[in-house]
Amino acid sequence: MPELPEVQTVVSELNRKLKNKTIRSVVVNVPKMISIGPATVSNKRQVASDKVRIFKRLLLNQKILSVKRRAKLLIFDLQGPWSMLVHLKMTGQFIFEDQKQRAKTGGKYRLLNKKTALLEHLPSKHTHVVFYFTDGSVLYFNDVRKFGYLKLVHDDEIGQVKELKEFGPEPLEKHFTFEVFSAQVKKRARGKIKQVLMDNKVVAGIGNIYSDEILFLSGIRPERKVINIQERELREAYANTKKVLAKAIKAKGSSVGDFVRTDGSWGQMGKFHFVYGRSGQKCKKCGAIVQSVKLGGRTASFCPHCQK
DNA sequence: TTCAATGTTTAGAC
DNA sequence: GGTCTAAACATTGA
Repeated sequence: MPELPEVQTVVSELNRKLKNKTIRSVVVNVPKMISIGPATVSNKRQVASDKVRIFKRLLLNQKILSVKRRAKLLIFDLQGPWSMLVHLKMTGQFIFEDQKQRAKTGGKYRLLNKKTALLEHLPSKHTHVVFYFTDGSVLYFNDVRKFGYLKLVHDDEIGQVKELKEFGPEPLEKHFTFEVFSAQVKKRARGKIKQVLMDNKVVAGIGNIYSDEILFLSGIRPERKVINIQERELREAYANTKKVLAKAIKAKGSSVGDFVRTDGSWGQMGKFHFVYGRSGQKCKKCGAIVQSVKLGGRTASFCPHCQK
């Protein structure tokens, strides 16, 4: 579920918590989730044990200068000439535990408020990579489905990373004007608007949740084709893209599925969803029953009365 | 037991 | 090439 707001939440928190920390050791439990080099698919010819050994060696004693985001990709800028790119895919989590907490829990992270946060001991069976820092703090990478990845790329080769090259504009940046949005969307004029919005080459960072919400607020049905959408509606979609994403970042993301913040707590945006995940329930604006259709194998939820 | 679930890539059809 | 669909990745929970 992590989309732009969820990834941004994690990035902001990690940037604050990890800045200038030095990696003391790394544990890799699932070698297939790590890779070295710019290739999209991890190099199968890399022997797992070699890969893990090199991965650890490259990270050892490295200071983290900053953590940034591009689309839904996290970028850890290391002091040396390497960067670590991390994709959370659907169920990836980063959980941070400082030295104090760690001392209290005896190295077994446990969140106690089950009303507002996940409740589990860490490392758990879904903890696949663990980073230990020289100040005694720890960062756990969990991923129930193991779709996520951590990839070390040399700064000279970062320009060759395919996903980074292909991402469209960042919707919350200044230069993302209506003209930019419109031109990007119209590149896929025959495509259905929801799928076009979810295409990271068109606009970076929008997934199933926020495309549903953007289209609801804009009064546009998800299966409408771009060519049949009026200028007026497109302007609405542009404004609502910015609005919804900014609001979601303020709420620290939507905790549907497995998303948690770096302290294990839940994002609060889910409370504000108008249509996502509300199929069969009453529209919060008009009371009609929210419906859903399948678009390209994904569920699109919409209000048949508010969206035309 | 079957189905659906956040993301992304890839393959095949037209 | 664009567009659509389905399948793949692995697991959980309804």
